[in-house]
Amino acid sequence: MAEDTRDRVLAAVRELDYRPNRAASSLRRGRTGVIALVVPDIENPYFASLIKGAQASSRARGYGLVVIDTTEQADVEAEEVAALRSQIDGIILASSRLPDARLAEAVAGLRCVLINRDPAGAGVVAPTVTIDERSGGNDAVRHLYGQGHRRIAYVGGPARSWSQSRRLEGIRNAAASLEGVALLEVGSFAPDADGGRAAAELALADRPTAVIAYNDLVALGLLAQWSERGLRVPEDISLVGFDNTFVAELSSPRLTSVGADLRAFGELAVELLLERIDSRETVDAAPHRVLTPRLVVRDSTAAPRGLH
Amino acid sequence: MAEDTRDRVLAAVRELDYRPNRAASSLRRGRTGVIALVVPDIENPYFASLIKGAQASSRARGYGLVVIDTTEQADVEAEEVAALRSQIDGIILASSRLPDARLAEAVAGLRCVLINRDPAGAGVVAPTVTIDERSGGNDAVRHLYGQGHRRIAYVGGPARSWSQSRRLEGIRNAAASLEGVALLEVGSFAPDADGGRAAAELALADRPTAVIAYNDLVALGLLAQWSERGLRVPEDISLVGFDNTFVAELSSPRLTSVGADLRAFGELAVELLLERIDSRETVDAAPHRVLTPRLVVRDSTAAPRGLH
DNA sequence: CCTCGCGATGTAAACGTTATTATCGTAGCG
DNA sequence: CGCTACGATAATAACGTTTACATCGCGAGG
Repeated sequence: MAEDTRDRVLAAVRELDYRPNRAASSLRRGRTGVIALVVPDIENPYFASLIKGAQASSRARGYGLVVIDTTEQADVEAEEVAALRSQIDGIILASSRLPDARLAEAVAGLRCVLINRDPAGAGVVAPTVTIDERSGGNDAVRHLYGQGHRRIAYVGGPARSWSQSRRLEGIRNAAASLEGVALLEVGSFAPDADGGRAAAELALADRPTAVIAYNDLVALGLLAQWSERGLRVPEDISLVGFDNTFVAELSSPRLTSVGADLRAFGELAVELLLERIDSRETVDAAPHRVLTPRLVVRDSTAAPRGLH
Repeated sequence: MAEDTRDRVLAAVRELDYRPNRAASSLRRGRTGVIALVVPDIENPYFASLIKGAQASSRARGYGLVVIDTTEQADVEAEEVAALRSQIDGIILASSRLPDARLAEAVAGLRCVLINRDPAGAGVVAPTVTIDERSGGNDAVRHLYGQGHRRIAYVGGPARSWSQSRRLEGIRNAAASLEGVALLEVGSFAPDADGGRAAAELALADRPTAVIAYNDLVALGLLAQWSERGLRVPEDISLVGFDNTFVAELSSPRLTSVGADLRAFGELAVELLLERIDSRETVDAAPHRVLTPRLVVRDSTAAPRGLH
């Protein structure tokens, strides 16, 4: 096409304020230019950051992003994915609550990327983005160990949770490989501030000098409850959270937390998905990308009492 | 249509797993079944809750919701609204960052609902949902007054912010109408935790016994900074936040905060918009709905020292 | 027996874009 | 001068749904 013809067309476009009709275009091309991101809870700071990254990335690449909040319900998730099927070019499932079989069924024939989920069991061939939670657990323990802590408690999250089991693994491994560390595992608690409050007593039962919480919200719950009974952090006890969400910056003291860059996490998922979409042929090699979390030391960890 | 014919059709639908193609439907009907919600920042707990409500409501009414994060940039906002124009049936602008003129231009000919914005100046005819911020400010002051506080500081947010000016108005009115209250207004600070930290010193300058913060995040920043210098809340000083977001539950002590039910806020906006959409004719009466905020007393406020 | 009415069934056009194929004009080249 | 090649211009069909209108079959009522 010649230069001046293009210019003439573009001039007309501006002249008439012409905007292509997406519906017609989608109909004809069989592509909608929209991808979906499904999360269990938009309000959760973890997913909020994830969404933020995904949004930025898809926007930059000219795709629309529609975010679905399943309110933690597997049924809603399945339903929404089914409903979206024809309206999107691909879908990202973050921390899917669907059991393997239903997950496989839900995404069958759909271009899809899984976040925080190992599809191996599910018989799904899909790219994956995960965080090396074991490494994170390991880092947390080693950090505390380095400060002199030997009695470390872990306040666990939901028993079935993928992250929970991985984090626990990493923590156990680190504790086992370090000299003289006693690991005190404390039950299973809801992954929110109330869970943390509920765990506050039990976490102290075996007199740890440091506590690792399943996530930042649990850590904040512990902090709040301890503060009421006069326990000071980090003077009396050290505390480490997981996920490194923005709430870690809000507490007093600021929370030491280990987590990956969640925005980058979301961006990566989008990139992987668009890559899949743009390569027309169905690729059978499904890349598994793993992000390494980083321990961010803030003010909630210090040497234990005896070592001051 | 006869009963059994309907059944036969529905049977076939299930048989063939028929799903109508939304693109074709949109093209023919000129309706997409999708509405947009534009917010300045998805990560902000305030908007997160708003989105959650809007999502639930639109889902319940069979509409898709696409959420746009403008990352606080007016240009992005204008751009996105323009791009969405043909793809949606209506749009909700929450806390638009666009100046009146550009706002009017952006939504011209678009079914639109404004959240936290008075369109009077903008020359836009659109339904509005706002919160009675003056009443909120009033409540905060009266609550503190009732506890015995007479020296009350207000840590203000962005000077140009609509909420800021309304909250301040309410606070001033209440302070003026109550016997012996000294209102100490402290500058303009960023509406986040860092803003609060920055304000921590200045807020104490005139020896108030209670502080009202522009919002919960600012309050948490104050709390964190004060805690570092050994100031205790509420023993040494009382603290009230605004918006009543979920972070008010996370702090220690839990934050007394005044705000409306944000989910209901989002739901209401969606309902208003869908009402507009479903009534085909352009209605010229644009309803202005005002939500009344509620003061939620938690643990950050108590009688001042002298009165114990 | 004819007609009326209602529901089932059929036909066709239209929504706006895109992909394909055809046609035309012109400039370049032998 | 004729042929090729290429870009501009035109014409068409197709995507899947919805809306409107026409037709058909059948039972009820005159």
